[in-house]
Amino acid sequence: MLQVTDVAADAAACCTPLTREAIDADRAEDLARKLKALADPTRLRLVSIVAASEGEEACVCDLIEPVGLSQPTVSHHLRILMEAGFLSRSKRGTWAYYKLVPGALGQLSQLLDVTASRPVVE
Amino acid sequence: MLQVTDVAADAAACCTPLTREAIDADRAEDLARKLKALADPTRLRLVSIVAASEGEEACVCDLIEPVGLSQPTVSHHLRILMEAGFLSRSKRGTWAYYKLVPGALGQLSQLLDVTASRPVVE
DNA sequence: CCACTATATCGAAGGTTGTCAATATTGAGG
DNA sequence: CCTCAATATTGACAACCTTCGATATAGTGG
Repeated sequence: MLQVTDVAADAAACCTPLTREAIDADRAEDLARKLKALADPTRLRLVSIVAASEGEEACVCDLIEPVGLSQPTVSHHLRILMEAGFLSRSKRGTWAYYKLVPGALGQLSQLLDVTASRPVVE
Repeated sequence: MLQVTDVAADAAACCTPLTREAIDADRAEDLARKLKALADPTRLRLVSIVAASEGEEACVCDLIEPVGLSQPTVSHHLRILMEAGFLSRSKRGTWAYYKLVPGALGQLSQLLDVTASRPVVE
C-alpha cells in the first residue's frame, strides 16, 4: 500500500477546520498522516525548493546537493511526500521530476485556519 | 529546556511562506518542530476539543475520556502541545486548564499557504 | 496533619523514523 | 548487447515516540 487514493482521501478530509468542532478519530488520523509527512526539516526543504523552482518542479539530481544528504535518503523523503499527496512524479528519460500537487498545501493550510472556523461567535 | 521563548521563535518563523523561496535549514528545523507537535492523531483531537470548548479552554479531566488514553499519556501530549506554543496552561485549584494560544494555529496555516506566496507570477 | 483528588513525572517496552552503504532497476548511447 | 548515469529499493542500526503502570507532587477539606 504505497499510493493511497489521494483524491478520495482529500475530499473526505477537506473543508471542516480543526477548531469549529472536535474532529473524530478517523479524520484526526488522516490529518496526522499528512502533517507527519511534512513534519521533517529535510522534507520541508524539499517541498520548499520544489515550490520555488521553475514550474514548481525539480529533478532529484538538483535536490541532493542542497539538502546535503545521500541520494537514497533524498529519494526516500520524496517518496513520503508523494504518498502524502504533496508531490507528484514524472519521469523524463533517466531523470525523475517531482512537482508540487496544486491544492495540497493550501488545503492543509485551510484545515488549520482558526479564523475560518469561528462562525460569528455566539 | 522545556519552555522555549515562543514569542521570539514565532516572530522569526513568521510571515514568509514555504513556497515563495527555499527556506533555510534553521527555519525548516523550526517549522518541523511545530508540525511534529501537531502531527499526532491524539494531539490533533486534544487541540480540536480545546478549540471547540467554551472559551477555547478545557480541563485535563474533561480531555481524558474523549481521547480514551491514560491520564499520564494525555498529560504528556498536552505538554508537547504547550512546549510547541499551541496551548497554554493555567491552574485553578487542583485543576489544570489548557487554552488555545490565540495566533498559533493561524500562523502555521499562513506559512503553508501557497496562494499567499505566489507574488503575481512573472 | 491526614486523606483524597487532580495532575505531573519517571522508567520501561514496543513500535516507528531517519540515515547510510550496498544493490537493484531503468533508460540512453555506443 | 554492454556500459554508464540517474533513481529506487533493501537491510541494518541508532535515535526517537507513544504508551503504560507506578510513583511523586500539589491543592482541598476534614
